[in-house]
Formats: sequence, C-alpha cells, structure tokens
Amino acid sequence: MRIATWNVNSIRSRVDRVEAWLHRSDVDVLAIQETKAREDQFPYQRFTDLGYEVAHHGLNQWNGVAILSRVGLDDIAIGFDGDPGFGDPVAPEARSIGATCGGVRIWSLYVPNGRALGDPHMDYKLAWLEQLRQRAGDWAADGTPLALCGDWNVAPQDEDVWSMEYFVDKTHVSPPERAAFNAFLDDGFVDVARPYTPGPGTYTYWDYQQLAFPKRRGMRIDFVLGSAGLTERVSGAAIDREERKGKGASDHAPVIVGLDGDDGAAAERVTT
DNA sequence: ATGGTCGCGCAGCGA
Repeated sequence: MRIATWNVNSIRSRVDRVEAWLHRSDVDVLAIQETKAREDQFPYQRFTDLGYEVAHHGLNQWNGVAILSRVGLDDIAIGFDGDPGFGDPVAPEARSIGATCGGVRIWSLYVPNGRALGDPHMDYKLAWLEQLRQRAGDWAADGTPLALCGDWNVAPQDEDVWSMEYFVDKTHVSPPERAAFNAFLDDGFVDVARPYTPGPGTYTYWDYQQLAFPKRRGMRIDFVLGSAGLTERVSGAAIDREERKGKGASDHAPVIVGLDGDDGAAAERVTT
C-alpha cells in the first residue's frame, strides 16, 4: 500500500497533472490540500474514471481538502469548521477531512497560515494545531493505524528551510510553531518520511517567486505523521521533486509513503 | 532569457 500527500494549489488548474501523476506513481491513497473548489466545482469524474473514490471538503475558492482512494473510502469525517474555537478569524475554511482507506485512518490537513508573527492568524494556527493534537490522540487510541497527512505550514528543523538567516522573524520556523508541531512527536507520532528523505535540502515547497525552485530555495512543510500502528508498517518514502518542474506545477511536491514492503519510490518520469 | 509567481476571479488579495 502506498499513500501520499500533495498540496495541489487548485485542483481545477492541476487536474491534468494530478491525473498523470496518479497514473505513473501507483498511489493507493492521495491526501490533497488547497483544492480551492466548492463541492460543485470539484472534478470528481476525472478521478472516479481512474478508479479512485473521492471525498472532498470545500466551502469556497480558498483552501479545501480531499482524499482519493482506490482501497476503500469509509467513515468520512469533516473536521473542525463548525467547532467552538475553530472559527477562522476571517471566514470558515475547509481544512480537514478524514476517512478510513484500506484499514488506515487517513486525514488530509491544511494547517492555517499564520501570515506573520503577532498576527491573529498565528494565534488561530497555534490553537488549531493544539486542538488537532488533542483529537489525534483520541483517533489513535484504538490502535487503528493513523496517518496525519498534509501541509503543516511549519518547518520543524533548521535544515527544513533554505536559509535560517532569511527566516529570522518570519513564520514557519518560530519557536511557538515548532513547539506546536513537536508536541505531536512528543505524543508518539512520527515524521515517517524523514528517515527515507534525509536533509538538508529535501524540501517539499518552493515559492513561485524569485526563481526559488531553480535556486533550491525551498522549505519542508508537508509531512505524514504516523501513529505507532502506522509507523511500524512504513517501508519507504520519497519526495517527488520532479513534479515541481515545468509549466503548470503546483508550488508543492508530493510526498509518498510506502507501507508493508512498498519502497515509496517516486516513479521514473520522462522529462523533456 | 540581463528577467523572474501563481490562483482566485476580474480587483486586488493571499500564499
């Protein structure tokens, strides 16, 4: 079994690339973030035609999360939007969806962007992460393998950004954000891709601006955090940096995790 | 190539 997470930055503008990527990557479950689509705008048919079941949670043209699965898609749950304490400071946003796929509990998560240190959105981000952590403990309690997949908008280690000097007084690396992320690790969740994709320089996101990708100015902010029951089954992982290349790429690369002997290796890609 | 972002939706904001 092979799972993956990918912030696609609009499913409508990325559907051809996602479809082609699924074709060559042999992924059983894909957690998608930033679909930027309402329910009526999501291209369900394109993925059902490929043999995937689809669960999508989208409220507007921002954010939005989905899970594609060809190994079953059950017990779909929407996270947070309507819960006390989770009101976005500006507007309700679709940031989490969960489902059980092939016996693994998958969550697709789009952690709020704090925008700036001291901004109310940063308080919201930290509160959101803490609430997620509390729930994740509940979800993992029965021993079902749990994968928290998504764009965490946190670079937990110095090597996860291209320059710590650049990130002085910026978001994603601040102590409170790192503490919020590390609290998951303290609870026993494991960043399962990292041992197979050691840094430095193994990023998952590169800004569209300033030629960040060719200059290798990236960040590692997309993670699969596994419960103990998932982590013991992980047998490989990869970041498909090739997918960031070329016209029409998302600003994020997919992160692939293989289970039960699958090496998770990104598919060979014919480049031109 | 002596510059240099996308995507939303159609102005300007968010990432």
